[in-house]
Amino acid sequence: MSVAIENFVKAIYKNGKSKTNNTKPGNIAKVLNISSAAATDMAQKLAAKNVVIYEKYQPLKLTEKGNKMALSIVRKHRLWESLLFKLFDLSLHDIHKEAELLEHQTSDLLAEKISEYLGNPKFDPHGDPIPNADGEITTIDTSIPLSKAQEGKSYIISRLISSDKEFFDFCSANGLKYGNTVTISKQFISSKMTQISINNNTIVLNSDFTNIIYVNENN
Amino acid sequence: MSVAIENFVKAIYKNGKSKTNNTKPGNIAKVLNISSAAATDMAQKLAAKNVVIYEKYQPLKLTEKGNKMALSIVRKHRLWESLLFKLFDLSLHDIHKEAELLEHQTSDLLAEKISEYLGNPKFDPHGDPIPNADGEITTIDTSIPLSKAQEGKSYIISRLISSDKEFFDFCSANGLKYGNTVTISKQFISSKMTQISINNNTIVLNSDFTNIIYVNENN
DNA sequence: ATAAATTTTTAAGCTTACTTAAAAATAATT
DNA sequence: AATTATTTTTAAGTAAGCTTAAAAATTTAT
Repeated sequence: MSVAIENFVKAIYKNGKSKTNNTKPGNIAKVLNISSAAATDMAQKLAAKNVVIYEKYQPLKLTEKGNKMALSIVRKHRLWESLLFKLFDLSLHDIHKEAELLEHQTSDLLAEKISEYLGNPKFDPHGDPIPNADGEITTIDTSIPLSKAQEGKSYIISRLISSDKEFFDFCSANGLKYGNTVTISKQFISSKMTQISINNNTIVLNSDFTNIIYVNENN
Repeated sequence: MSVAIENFVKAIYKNGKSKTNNTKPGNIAKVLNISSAAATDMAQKLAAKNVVIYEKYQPLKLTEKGNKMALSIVRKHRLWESLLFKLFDLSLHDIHKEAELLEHQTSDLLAEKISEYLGNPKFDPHGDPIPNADGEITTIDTSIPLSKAQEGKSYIISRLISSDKEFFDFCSANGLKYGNTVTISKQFISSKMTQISINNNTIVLNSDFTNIIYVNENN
């Protein structure tokens, strides 16, 4: 399976999980930066390979085989992110970009070795769960976005759901990092802003950020 | 530049360095497992890009630009080999195969990070020199093949020039490893065999092996 | 030196992964 | 419900990187 196919399958998987949940060719095309025509074309080819279920004008779905493929790629991506994060001083954004390329050139054997070396981690540095070698995600995600966190309570950052450079630069500059503790000092309901305290600093985040920073209660 | 181009340029570089020194399209085609027609075609395309010097029926040569490209790929390959060798329990053959893929998906930034992490090594686990970030090989190779080593003398293994699985399996089973010490107990001139002593074992190697195992005098 | 063998090049054709433009279907709006 | 807007599909075409087959040049052998 080519890189183009792997990226296509991965995009269907990710779009299917996202809140918009739009897996129509046009939307897949948008995230992959290709034309809708190319996406429709690819969808039809992958249907013939029993990777995608394609019905005209309908959202694309992955077959069992397609799902396994997607999870294998996601696993490799997140293992690479974990390894690069551990070994090198690189921004989360850089790590993501490198992993995006390496994921397609990684044998199952190498993936196993990376996983083993890292102690079979269950989460990558963004807090995203790492599927196991069978393509299963065994952890359950109890985290909530900062926008829904309760005033006065303390939380632990569990996920940074983004691949945007500026966002990661901001996080890195302000201690917003997987595992760190934040306290919600105020929720500005009408303006959808959240004031938090982290590392003895007070910062106010708008909803663009509070919707992609996930936290778990700090018990 | 695509993977196909990178591999083509690398093949010209490597064939140019090898003792046969045959960089005609047919020979490049053979190592890349493509047809001669495809190789000629690629050579002409790369000439237009100022990467290769192409003259009909002549050996292919790299331009300055092509040479830089080749050394950059070789650098990334050898850095990957060094990193994988350090981190994971994988055979030299497996490491080579993985590096063969990863080398094409590695930014200059990541290469720098790998090099730095490893302490800017000058040699990979095969003993091959690692070009620096400017594409220069600063080390000088004083090593000789085992076939030319002197009876009674002791040597340190400096290079294993191969990518053959069986060869590496044999080496690994017999302690023939970069940095290890061997003593030449006998050179069988007419049959071109070499008897060596390593790790208190005596083994006899034919010329297929003694021509690709390189050593330095043990002073 | 010439004939035979080999290698290289050209030519035509294929697949993958795209593109743009137009046609067809779906979704949104009034 | 009909019109308009949007999205999806089809159709035709392109570039990269291959293939095989035949023609042209070079190399080898006699």
